[in-house]
Amino acid sequence: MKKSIRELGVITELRGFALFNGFEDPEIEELCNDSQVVVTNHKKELFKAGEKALNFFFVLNGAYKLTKPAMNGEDTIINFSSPGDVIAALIMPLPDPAFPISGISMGPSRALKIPRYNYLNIWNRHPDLVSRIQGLLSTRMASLQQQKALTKSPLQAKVASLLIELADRQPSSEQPTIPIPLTRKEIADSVGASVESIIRIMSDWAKKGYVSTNEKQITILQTAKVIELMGSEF
Amino acid sequence: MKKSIRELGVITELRGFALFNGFEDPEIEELCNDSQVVVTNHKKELFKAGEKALNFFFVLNGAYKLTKPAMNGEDTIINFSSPGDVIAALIMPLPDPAFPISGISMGPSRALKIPRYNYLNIWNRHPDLVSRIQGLLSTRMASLQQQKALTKSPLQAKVASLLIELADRQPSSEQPTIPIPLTRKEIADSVGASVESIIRIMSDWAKKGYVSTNEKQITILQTAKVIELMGSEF
DNA sequence: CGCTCGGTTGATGCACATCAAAGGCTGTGG
DNA sequence: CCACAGCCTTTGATGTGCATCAACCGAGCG
Repeated sequence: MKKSIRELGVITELRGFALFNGFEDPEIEELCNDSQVVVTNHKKELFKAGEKALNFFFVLNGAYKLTKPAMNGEDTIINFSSPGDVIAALIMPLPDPAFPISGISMGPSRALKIPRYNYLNIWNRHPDLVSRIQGLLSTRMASLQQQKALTKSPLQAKVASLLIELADRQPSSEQPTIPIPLTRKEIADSVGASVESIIRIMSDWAKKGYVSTNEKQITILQTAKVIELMGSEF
Repeated sequence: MKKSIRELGVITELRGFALFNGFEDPEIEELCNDSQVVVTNHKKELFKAGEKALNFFFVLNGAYKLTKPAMNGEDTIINFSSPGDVIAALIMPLPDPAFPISGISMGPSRALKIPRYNYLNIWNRHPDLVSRIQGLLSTRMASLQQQKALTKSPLQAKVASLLIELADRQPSSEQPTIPIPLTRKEIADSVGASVESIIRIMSDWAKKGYVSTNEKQITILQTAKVIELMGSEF
């Protein structure tokens, strides 16, 4: 567990992400000083809302859901983080920051846990890096705003919007596929609905051939139809 | 209209905002090169969703609502900007950016319109400035996340949360007051509800003495009660 | 083998939206 | 100066999308 980042070949791995494009190995190594790779199993908590934020994270592999606890014990899912995402960077500059949300693994995942002072002393000094992180933030912000704009839309529109957004990140081949194992309950927690309602919608769409939901993977079969359900937004 | 910023005494005005704390007049003048003060009347559009974003804005005075057009012609209010806020800074670094939302004046207001290249060439070079802007962003992000976490809560909770948030920014004396002229319709558009529902809630609260709504000003009389209505969140 | 977890389906109820109608207030033009 | 239009507010009557409750099934798993 306490092997150095370099030994593990993580540097090479990092070089493959857009965030570190153009950086040399020694630079990357400096950025990740004192960092460690954390491996988490399904449903394991990476960090917890309310804790002091002494680190931030870079997702290497798998996926994490970021949740906020609500009144009745139910959690709301704020966001899904995929490989290449930076988590909690925005709050690093605050004095004595605390995580506003929890991060929970979806399936086996790996993340790089980086000390806060690295951000303050090293990351912050690289204008390129700061600028790229702002780009990620911009995307996240746009997504939240888009969701807020859909509050008055019927539930179908919200689900459609979510599926399109998640699938978009991985514009692989023809059939857009969602690269994370997503249960109905997680969709429900994300759009603010009940499991049963989501099931009714998804079953309906599957019957109509809009989507297909093999074991742990959701595939969008008729993108045009799904986009139409969003209410010609986007 | 084409008077220089300096002549108008804007520099002095800017020095009063936390964002420019510690900056000298010549520096501020450089930051605001080629900028102009825009004065807008009630309901006038400062910028429009979809337009190319050749500038960003700094709110001097009054208030702006940031809205996103929705399907039926109805607009959703994403955010309220008060004096000291920076608008659209986040999208400046993007290649060929466009405004994702519209900015509309609430009552007579003034904003400083600053060219995009100022941000790219000058603002971006001041680590302090970038860091403070990230602080503003962090607040906005937290607000959006908070709202998302409330989707499953009853309407009352959403309205309460909105009032508390808006009042918090101006922690003047004892009675928290909302410093912007806010109609029921605007509250409705912000929390994603109908005007009628908002009216019923506000009338009820006024009757119970939780809030008072003199002409164009909303005052929270019993903060504790209102916070309680949020469902012990926050 | 019993357990938990994800999925599914139908019946019932409620919190809101929607519709309808009306009064006050402001500005605007004849 | 009055009439008219537009905006904001209010109240009541009616409708509905979705939550909630309850029950059941299949699959993985210790």
